[in-house]
Amino acid sequence: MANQKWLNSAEMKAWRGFVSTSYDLLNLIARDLEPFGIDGGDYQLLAMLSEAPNQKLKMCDLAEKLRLSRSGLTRRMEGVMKAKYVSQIRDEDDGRVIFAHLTKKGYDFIKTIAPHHLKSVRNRMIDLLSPAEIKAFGSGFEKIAKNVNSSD
Amino acid sequence: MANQKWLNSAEMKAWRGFVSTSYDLLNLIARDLEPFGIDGGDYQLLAMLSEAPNQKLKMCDLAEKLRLSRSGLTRRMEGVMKAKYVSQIRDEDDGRVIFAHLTKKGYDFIKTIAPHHLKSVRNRMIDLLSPAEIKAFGSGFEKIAKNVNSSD
DNA sequence: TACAACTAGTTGCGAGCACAACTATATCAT
DNA sequence: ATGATATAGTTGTGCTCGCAACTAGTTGTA
Repeated sequence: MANQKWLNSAEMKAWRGFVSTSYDLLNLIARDLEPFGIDGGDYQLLAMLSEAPNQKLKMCDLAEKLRLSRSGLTRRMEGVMKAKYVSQIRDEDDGRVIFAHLTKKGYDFIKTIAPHHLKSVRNRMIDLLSPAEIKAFGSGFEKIAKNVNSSD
Repeated sequence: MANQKWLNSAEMKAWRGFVSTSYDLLNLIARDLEPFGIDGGDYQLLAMLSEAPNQKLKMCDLAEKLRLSRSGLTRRMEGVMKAKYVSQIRDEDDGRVIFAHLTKKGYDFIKTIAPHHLKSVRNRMIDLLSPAEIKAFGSGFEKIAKNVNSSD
């Protein structure tokens, strides 16, 4: 175990770049949303719902997509429900289940903000990369994700 | 502003892959450290000090490297100081400054753990990527970092 | 020298999160 | 049917963090 192959300089650059930059990048993109009166967590929540069939998801599925615990989502829902962006609907077939549902107001809201978010993602990441880098990010993260998800 | 160019499929794959995978990856690598009795935050702290000249850094510089607020670092120091991995040393020249200093015990500790961490980084990321992907991650994050840092 | 402005670090406090315990409902085995 | 087990969601609690306010020490200006 003490006899590990250390990272060569290209590997080190990739690892260090990823670790030290990804936090800052995600943070900046989240901050770009604040002038529009929403934080990154709420934006992700509305975005997930807007892409879901009928703009609704079971609470537990939504929590998993957002990388939140079930309790974490319960609390985060308080804000977006108070703002009337999301409502809750009991499932008629399974009494345990509650759907989070994007309201018309929530839909209109995220439609308005999405172009700004898109611009932020372009300016801070996508438009800085060459086509080859874009492709490598896509294939690289795909491999990493496969491995991550097989680790349960 | 409503007339933004949407992401094409390669761009979308790169962005989505990055967003949804980077959190999980960093999380898993941090969890790999837990069997050794340390969390990701403390590991990063010890690692930064181990690479610094004389194994010491001013508190404010260390906070910046760790992406912590000054108060956040003050609190995190409590744990590693209690474990005797780090000590604090007042600067003789500037009475405001305190150095965080890696102790012998802290140095030995991180030396022991580093190979396991390295193995984790290899297994979960580096060894999954082709040389071309490694290179693209390195150059890509370098460009992103330059842009991020120019945004103050 | 003396006073203002700045910098380093700590403390009070509140936000956001996970974990454990709990309630309610559903499913499965006999 | 019925009792054990599993699943969905909420509530209580504690941890980590950032922000604002504070203390202490330094630097700049006159």
